[in-house]
Amino acid sequence: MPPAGEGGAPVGYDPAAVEEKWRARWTERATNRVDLAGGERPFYQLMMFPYPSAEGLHVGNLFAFTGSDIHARFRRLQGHTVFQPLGYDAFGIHSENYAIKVGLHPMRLIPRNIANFRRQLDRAGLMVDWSQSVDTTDPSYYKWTQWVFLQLYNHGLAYKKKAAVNWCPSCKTVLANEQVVAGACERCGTLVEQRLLEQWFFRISDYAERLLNNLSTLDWSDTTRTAQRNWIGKSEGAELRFAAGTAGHIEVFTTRPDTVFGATYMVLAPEHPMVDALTTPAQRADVEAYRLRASKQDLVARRVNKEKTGVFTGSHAINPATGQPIPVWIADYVLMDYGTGAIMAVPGHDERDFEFATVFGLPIVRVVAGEGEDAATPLATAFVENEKGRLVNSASFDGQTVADAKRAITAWLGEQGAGKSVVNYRLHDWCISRQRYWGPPIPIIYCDACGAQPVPEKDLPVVLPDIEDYRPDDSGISPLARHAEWYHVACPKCGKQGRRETDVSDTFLDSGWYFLRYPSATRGDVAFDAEITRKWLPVNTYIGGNEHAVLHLLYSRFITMVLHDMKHIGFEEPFTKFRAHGLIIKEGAKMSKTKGNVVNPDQFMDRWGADAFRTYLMFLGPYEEGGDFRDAGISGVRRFLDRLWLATTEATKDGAPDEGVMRKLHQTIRKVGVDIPRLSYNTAIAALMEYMNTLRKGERSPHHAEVEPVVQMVSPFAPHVAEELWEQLGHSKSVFDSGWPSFDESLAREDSVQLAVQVNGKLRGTLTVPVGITQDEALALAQAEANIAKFVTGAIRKVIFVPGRLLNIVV
RNA sequence: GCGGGGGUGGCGAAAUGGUAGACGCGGGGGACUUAAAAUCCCCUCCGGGCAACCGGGUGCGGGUUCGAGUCCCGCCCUUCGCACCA
Repeated sequence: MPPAGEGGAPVGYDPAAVEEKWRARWTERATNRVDLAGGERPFYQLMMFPYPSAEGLHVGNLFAFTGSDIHARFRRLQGHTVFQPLGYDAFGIHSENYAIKVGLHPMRLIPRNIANFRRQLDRAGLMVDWSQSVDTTDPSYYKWTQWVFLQLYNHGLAYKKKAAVNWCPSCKTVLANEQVVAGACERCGTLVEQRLLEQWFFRISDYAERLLNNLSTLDWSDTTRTAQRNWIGKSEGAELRFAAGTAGHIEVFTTRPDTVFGATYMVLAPEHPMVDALTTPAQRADVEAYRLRASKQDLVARRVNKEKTGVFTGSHAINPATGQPIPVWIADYVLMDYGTGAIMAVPGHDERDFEFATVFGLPIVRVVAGEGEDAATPLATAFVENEKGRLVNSASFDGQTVADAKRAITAWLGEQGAGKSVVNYRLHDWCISRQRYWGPPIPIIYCDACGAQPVPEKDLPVVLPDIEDYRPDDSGISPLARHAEWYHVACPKCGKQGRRETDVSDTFLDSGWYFLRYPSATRGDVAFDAEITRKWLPVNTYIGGNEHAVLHLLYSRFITMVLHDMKHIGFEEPFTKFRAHGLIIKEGAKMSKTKGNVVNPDQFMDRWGADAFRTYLMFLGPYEEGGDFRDAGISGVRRFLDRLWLATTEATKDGAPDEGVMRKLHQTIRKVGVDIPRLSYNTAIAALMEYMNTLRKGERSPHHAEVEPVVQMVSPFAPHVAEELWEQLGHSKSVFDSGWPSFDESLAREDSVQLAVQVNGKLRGTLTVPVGITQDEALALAQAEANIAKFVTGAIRKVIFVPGRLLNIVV
């Protein structure tokens, strides 16, 4: 515990008192309030908003927020008007499941969680403008989420279709493909089944190409951009038509049209719509049995069981290249939701087809030969190397390279109306329907006479009713359908009785536009104000977890692009710069309640103070890498703040600042100023500690001018104590309005340096030399040094001189 | 299987191709103190040596270079994504 003051001596650092004082002062002075209309040099610093869990804020949240906060405060010190809002992403299955579990209605639970979060967030000293917050579950927010839905609906970008969807039998809800991890529910781990339901989709796949192309223009971490690129999964190839008698034509997507002469059979996904027509009476029983099995099988079983299975339909199709009939099979290794749901199988040049052909004894034909091979060289495995391959067994295309043949064969088949070049994307349309309670109702009304009608904008929001039986059941119909007084509503077009859509929308829609809402959060009349949006968006720097690298960020980009195309906003990319913070783990595992390794930040802030805890989290390691949380070492950071306190309270205005200390100071200003924008917080803190060691060396009492800048530099990390010390230094305004200390190159310059001297690349000594020393002078000094000279045996062949760093004598 | 991180002291970690281990924790010793706390000073990669110094050292094996933790090739381990995507 800090010592009590005696006889007018300075009182030691008491974080609890300091932090309480400044929390109150910031509120009273509205220090964090932003003048959105008038602020100069606007800078929008955004952090991903949290889901307010019942467990409260955990160390991982705090790590993420603190990193953003430091950047925001730094930009403010540099003279920007910084807008850093924060809100709550509180709809969704998380809350609902938890509510069901503890038997507390989400409408009662969420406000309680939010209040607790707010308390913890306030304590952490974040520079957040709480007058501009959002809560996705507040009707004043989701009114506009529904408005966003209507924008897409009105422009043909929202549609309904019956689709095989992932159904979690435990959560009793539909999951997006992205929420299915290895065939199991992302949230509860239960194996997912397939169900056919009417679902609302957004046509994000129409935007695949733009979403892909714009990536190169964004200042985002490479890992994030790569993840998005892979997710979009652009693949160039051809769509080929295989005539299948009375059943029609089977369309396939292939990236290897050059191998069409080697297509010896075809495979359709079991769910493919042409299967019925293709199945012959003799095969029907087998085909039906296989399809039934496939439909019962979830994705896991399909993937875990790698052995190829399948059934012959009894029909044949004509290979458009060879004119030969080839059998048509169904097999679950072909997926209905990629390409056309059907493939031409080229066992000679595709590993999966090879395996299947081997199992069922189907013919394997070589149509590409590698170096030293010819048309007759047997295939022990699929030959997939295509760089040096030449076509064989392919009629007039023999001898062509793979690349040439791709073009030539596609063109040739195109002339016959049997093929065309296509680009295929892995990205699917975004299913936004959820047959659950805890979300914004989708604003659609069904009328027997008029069909589906959008809810008129003036009738928004469609308020989620406060009902007691909100639990989902096994019917696949939303709980909202059970409430007649809500469900029945007049058709907005004809006025007759209609029915409301009972699905609610995906939480990714809530978070897909929230950054647009913050600056206009107090506006009841519009989703976002045009002028304010023009001034503040796009977001300058966005910080969040890489677990949202694909979904949230991609959906946000999509919504932004759509709103741009509708002229609601003037930009099409929402986040100019994005950086993913690392993950804080504990004992080698991600913190989770089930693992019982969640660290509650309250206890650390109690013991060490919020400032020390913030600084410690940032000192743990590189911000973008995260790290293992352990409390060893927090004392070092606290000691640093204690020493800063002592240095400041002892600072004197007598005399002049020390030249050497000022040199170190300016070197520190330079380093910290470079490190913070790079989010290299750990090294910035190390530099500040180094400066503190210089400042306090030998218990010297520092000069005011030596201390003031360090208080400013520490302030992004430890805002409360910095404010207190700034005040003690005689300032009446907030340290955050004091500017960033100015850097003077001439004051940072050293007049002598340590020069490493090597002989044949091995370090043999160091010399202290004047900064501007020439190579010859340095060489002479080195040779005069016995410990160095003794290694210089024989004639000097070469000398490498790196001014200010090293001299290497090669003999 | 494919793709991206990452392997450096007892620990967390630093290092534009240029003195490996800054900064911090932990450990050891000392000053101050009646004593303790706080503060300040010194030591702390490994081996050898009283020391000056010498040798070795960044997962493993090669290579490029005057010089490699850093670049190149081939492996091993680890971690996170994606995964029968035609």
